[in-house]
Amino acid sequence: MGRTTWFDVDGIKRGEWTAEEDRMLVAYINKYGVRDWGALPKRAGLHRCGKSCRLRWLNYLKPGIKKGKFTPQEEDDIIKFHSLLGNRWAAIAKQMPNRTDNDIKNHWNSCLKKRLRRSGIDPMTHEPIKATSSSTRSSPAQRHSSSTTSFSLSSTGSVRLLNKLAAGISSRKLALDRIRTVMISSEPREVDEEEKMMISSRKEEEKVIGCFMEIDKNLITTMSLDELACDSSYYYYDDWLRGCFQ
DNA sequence: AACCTTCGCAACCGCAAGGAT
DNA sequence: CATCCTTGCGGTTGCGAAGGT
Repeated sequence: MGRTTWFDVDGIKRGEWTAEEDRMLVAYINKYGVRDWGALPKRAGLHRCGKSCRLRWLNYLKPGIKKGKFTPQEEDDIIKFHSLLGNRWAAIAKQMPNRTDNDIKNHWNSCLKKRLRRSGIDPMTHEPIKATSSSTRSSPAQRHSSSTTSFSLSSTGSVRLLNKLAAGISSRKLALDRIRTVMISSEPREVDEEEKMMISSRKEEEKVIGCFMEIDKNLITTMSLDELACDSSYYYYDDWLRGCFQ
């Protein structure tokens, strides 16, 4: 599979990557890290553009990327996150470790979208398809931004808000996992008073992060963007939110 | 066997955001 | 403040494989 190889007017190679090119890219990144994609191809001895190298690395070569069939659980997750976030593949990918946005997008477009349609669900609204209204429905993000108060949210602001909320959930989930890992690894042996206090404070921290995650999820699922902007109790988004509104 | 259609997925393209100058 | 450059994102395309007629 793959695209035919060709060269553009500048002599830059396009199309399918060879195993040798993969090896060169991985070797370079392992040695020097990922920075300055524009200069990377020349330094790595590749006749590719930086964008192509970046894409190849992020979607295929980066360690930890999971390829192959999606599990039923993963498919459920994609559908669930899509119902919350719409076509924000990068935000969805942040919720699904080891899957790339490209992979998720491909699977959605080639498989899940059709499956939902076959089962009578509109893949954009995630609501049952009605004979007359499917074409006039709006996406989740559009639904969020169409409420009725005096605020008006730019589309850019809408996208940024939802991505921010998704990133919030993701980072808190990571923090929670980290705390749990530390707690689990420190439990079997004897602990002194200081460690007990540390564990206790971690448990508190875990509770707080858990609460924030719940708030994040509720923000996405239950409140309109205008309501979010009005509710100053969500202080940690307050300043940022204000910047989203014109 | 030949042809056609659908599927799966890698890769490309254009655009926008954000940082650097 | 304006412009340029880099990076990231989402939509789309190209193409081999698989399946159907």
